Amino acid sequence: MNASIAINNRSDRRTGPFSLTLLFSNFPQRIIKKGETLMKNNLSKGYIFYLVEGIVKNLSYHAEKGKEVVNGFHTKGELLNLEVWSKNEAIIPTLKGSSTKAIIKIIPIEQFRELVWKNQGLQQLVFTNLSNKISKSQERLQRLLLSKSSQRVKQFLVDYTLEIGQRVGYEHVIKKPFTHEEMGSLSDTSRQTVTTVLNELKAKNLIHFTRRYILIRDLEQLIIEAKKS
DNA sequence: GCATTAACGCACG
DNA sequence: CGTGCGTTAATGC
Repeated sequence: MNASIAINNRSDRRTGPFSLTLLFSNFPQRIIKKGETLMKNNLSKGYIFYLVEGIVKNLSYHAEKGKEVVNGFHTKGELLNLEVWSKNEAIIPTLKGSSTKAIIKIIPIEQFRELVWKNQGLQQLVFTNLSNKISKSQERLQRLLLSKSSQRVKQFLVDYTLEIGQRVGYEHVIKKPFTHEEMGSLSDTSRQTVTTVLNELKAKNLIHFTRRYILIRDLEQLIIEAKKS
């Protein structure tokens, strides 16, 4: 989101101008398209990634079902693979491109550590990233324990809109959205439930959608709806 | 009731 | 023309 902007503002006062683009400019970057994997698991152990642009899916393999499930997604300004900071044999989720092209800086973990020691702005970014990830997973866990599935879908849709939706007048639009199946695993429910909940919301005229986009007509009302029991 | 899975038909992209 | 979606029936808690 605008984490990087917040960082810039804060570090401007104390340590002078801080630009991530500049800081990471000498590291190689990769462009990944929709569905493309960033790096093989055993390789990605050695790196931290910085998402310059686009959206990346975070997937892990569900052995019983024999398929990939979506754990979450990342947006512009996020640091990915931070797990490798503390674990050198972590089970690292696969990172795949989603919707549009994603631009990713590739930073070897040892060089990343050095940069963090020296650079206050980067420290801010790391802490912001970490605390965001922690609250996200806590919220998701709470939701799973306390809400019924239809609420979870609605709440997911709210978060999804706030994170990647674009404002269009009083409405919001999500272009090239996740499939119902993906939204299902993101809100811990089945694909069919997502379909029916979305169609309910469509009938209430709170949203409209096709396979290409989701239009949120009334975000305020959707937020209220997500809290109903 | 609330939710999940299987299954099938259908049509969007 | 494939896979993503809409629906319904069967099953479990």
